[in-house]
Amino acid sequence: VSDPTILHADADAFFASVEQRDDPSLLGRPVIVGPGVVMAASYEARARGVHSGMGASVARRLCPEAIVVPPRFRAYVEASRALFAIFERTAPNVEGHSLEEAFLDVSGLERIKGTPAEIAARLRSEVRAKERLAISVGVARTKVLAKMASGAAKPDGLIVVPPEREREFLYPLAVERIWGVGPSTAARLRELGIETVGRLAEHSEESLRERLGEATGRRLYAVAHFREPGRVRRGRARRSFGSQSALGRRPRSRRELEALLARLVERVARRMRRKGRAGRTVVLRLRFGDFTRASRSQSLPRPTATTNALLIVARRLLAASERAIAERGITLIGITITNLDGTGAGVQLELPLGPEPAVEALDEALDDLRERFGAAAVTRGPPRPGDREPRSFSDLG
DNA sequence: TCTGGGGTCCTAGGACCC
DNA sequence: TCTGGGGTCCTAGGACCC
Repeated sequence: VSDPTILHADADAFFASVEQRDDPSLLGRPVIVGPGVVMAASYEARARGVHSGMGASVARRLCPEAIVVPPRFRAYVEASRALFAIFERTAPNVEGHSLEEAFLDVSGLERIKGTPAEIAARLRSEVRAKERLAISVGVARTKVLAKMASGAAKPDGLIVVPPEREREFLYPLAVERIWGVGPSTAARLRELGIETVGRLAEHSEESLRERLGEATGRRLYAVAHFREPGRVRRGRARRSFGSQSALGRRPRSRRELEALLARLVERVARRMRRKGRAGRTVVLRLRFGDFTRASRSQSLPRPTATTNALLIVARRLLAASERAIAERGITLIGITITNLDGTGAGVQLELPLGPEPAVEALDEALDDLRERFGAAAVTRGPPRPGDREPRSFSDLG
C-alpha cells in the first residue's frame, strides 16, 4: 500500500473569486458570472441555490440582489497561469485538469518539502498570500479519491485521506458523488439497487462491466476498491480544438450560417496555428430547434491548420445538413477539429542503436517526417499513449 | 431549468485489410 | 461459395466534466 501522495488542488468558485478579488466592492456579496447562463457563482450566491449551468432567469429569481458580471476570460487565464506557476514550484509532476484545478504528485518530496499534508497546507497559504485566491486541496492515494477529497474540503479547506480511512470516507457517499458518474449512470446504478459506493463495492467487476459497459464497469469497480491505475501525467497533449456559438431560436438564413461558420473555423484554425498543431478531422456540431443535437464529420488524408482547407470541409458538412436545418431550425453551430497530429495515426521509426548518438538519428528522422507531412504535423516529445501500440485486442470465440 | 463554451473519453456499426 | 481470427480507420452519438 502506497502512501497518499496525490494532491488535487482546486480553486474555489474560480471565475467569481477572480471577480471579487479584482473588484473589492464585490467581496462578501453574491456574484454571478455570465449573462444568459451562470458560468460561475460565488459562495454567497450558491448559498441561495444558484449554481453554474443554471439559466439566468432562474438565478435571478433565487437571488435577486446578485451582481451579474460578464466573464473576463483574459483575467481568468492570467490567474490560472499564476496558479499553475505555484503548482509547478510545489511539485515536479503536475497534471492540469482545467484552468483552475490540477493534480500534483508529491511522492519522494518528503525529505525536501515535508509530508504531503504539510506541502498541501503550504500550497494553500502560498496561493492565498500571492494570488489572493482560496483553493481547496485533497490528498489521497488515487486521483479520484484526491479529487473527491478536495470537493469535500470546499470551500477553502484541506482533507487528507489516509489509507486506513478510505472506506470511511468513500463508502457512505451516494454514487452520484463519484467523479465521472452523472445522471445517466446514477440512474442505472439506482435501478440495480446500488445507491452508495459501499453497495457498489459489493459487486464483482464482471457484473458491473456487464451491466454498465466495459469502461464504466471497470472504472467504477476500481474506484470502489481504491485501485484506479491513473497516475499523475504531466504535459498531456490536447486532443481537439473547437469553437461554438449558441444562436437563440430566430431562424437563420443560409448566408448568415455560412458567415458564422467561416468565423468559427477561422477562430479555431488561428488557435491551432498559434499552438503549432494541425488536425485531420473536421466535426460540425448542430443543435436543432428542439435542442436535440447532431454531428457530421469528415477526415482529411493529412493534418492541416489552414483556414481554407478546413473551411472547405466545414462548408461541405453544412451543405449536407441544410435540409435538416431548414426543417427543424437551428439553435447552435460549432466546429471541432480532432485527430490532431501526434494523437492519432503515427509513424513508426526504427532508430539504430549504434555508436553514433541516437539523438542525431532521431533528428534526422524528424526532418524526414517534416518534409513528408509538413512541419506542423510533426511534434517532438514523450510518446503519447496509443502512438504506436496495438489499437485493439480481441477474442471472438 | 427553456439550455454557454470549452473539453475528454467511450460505444457501436461498417468498410476494409491480411 | 462460405468461412476464421486478427486487425485499422471512419462516422455518429452519448455521457460527463469545468
